[in-house]
Amino acid sequence: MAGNKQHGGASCQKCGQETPAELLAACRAAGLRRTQLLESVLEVLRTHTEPIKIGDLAQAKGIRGTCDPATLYRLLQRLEAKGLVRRIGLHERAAHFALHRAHHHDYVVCRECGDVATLNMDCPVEKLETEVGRRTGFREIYHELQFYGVCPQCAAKSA
Amino acid sequence: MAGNKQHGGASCQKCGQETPAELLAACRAAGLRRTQLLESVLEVLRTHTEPIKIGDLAQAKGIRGTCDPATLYRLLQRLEAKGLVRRIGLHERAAHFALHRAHHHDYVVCRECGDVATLNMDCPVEKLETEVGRRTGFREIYHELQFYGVCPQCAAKSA
DNA sequence: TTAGATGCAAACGATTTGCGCGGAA
DNA sequence: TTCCGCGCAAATCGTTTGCATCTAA
Repeated sequence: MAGNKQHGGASCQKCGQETPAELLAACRAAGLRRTQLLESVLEVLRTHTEPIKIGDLAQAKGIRGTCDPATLYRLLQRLEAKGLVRRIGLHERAAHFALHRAHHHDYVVCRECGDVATLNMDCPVEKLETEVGRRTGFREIYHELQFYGVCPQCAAKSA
Repeated sequence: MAGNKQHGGASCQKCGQETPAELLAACRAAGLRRTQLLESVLEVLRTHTEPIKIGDLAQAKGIRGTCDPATLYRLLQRLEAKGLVRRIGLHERAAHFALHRAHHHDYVVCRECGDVATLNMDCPVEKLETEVGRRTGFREIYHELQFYGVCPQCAAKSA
């Protein structure tokens, strides 16, 4: 399952720099109420480099007791609708979520163990978004880029 | 829902050019048995430009009666394991599948109606795969690139 | 003949909805 | 006080597995 193994990519320097107050302010501005759950979810997301799924979020340190998945789901839905959080598909059954940061991230996923590493490199796709919009007529375009492969650990096991 | 609306992108000229015989031969070479279901699934995938989900596949013209989802799932699993088919995540609950063609495709997805269009443009990411492999130690890397936005139809409705 | 495929049914797990209560504004 | 957000329970739905039967090789 999605573990915490490191895969070489240095973690992003810019991540985790947003202050809790800033995030909260953005949520308030979006019309969300200041809830204990909201605060702790924001804090978990803020300090997480990798996208996290609801199941893991529910058990994360800082979330009181075992949080109801349905509630979490609705909160994340709200956050996503407001553009504060991004839902990310990683070929796992459960959707992953991450703060929508100013700087964009791409991911590498191991197709054996499902482990996810965040890539910290210049993304060549960003400039394509306008091009795609022009071609297709789509608006408000963003993108998602994942690399899939076999991580060193799994490659070693197979050998 | 996933509709069949057109979104401007010209459909790929190269797609659908594989002959059924070639595909079947590839499957045989991979050790799969020549089944009626296999043949019809290949044919549906071959003539489909967009990735298709199991539910739709089960009802596609050419598939006899209502095919058992479990059977379809296992078949697609086998095909994916052999590298003949790619599973594609498009932020829908159901996974999508497409033939693994020699030429790579990227997709544009409407986040309102879920409609999917296949992009027919040079993908700038392919050359990055080796770079990512070098950085992370991952092997056998491929990538998946999706653009998300609001399609013209949905944009019109909102306005 | 024999291993691989299929169909049916049931188990699973993530997501989603209904509803009444409690807390933020 | 009012309305939004929460927790609990139940409904959905896609995916997965077990098992007996069938069939391509």
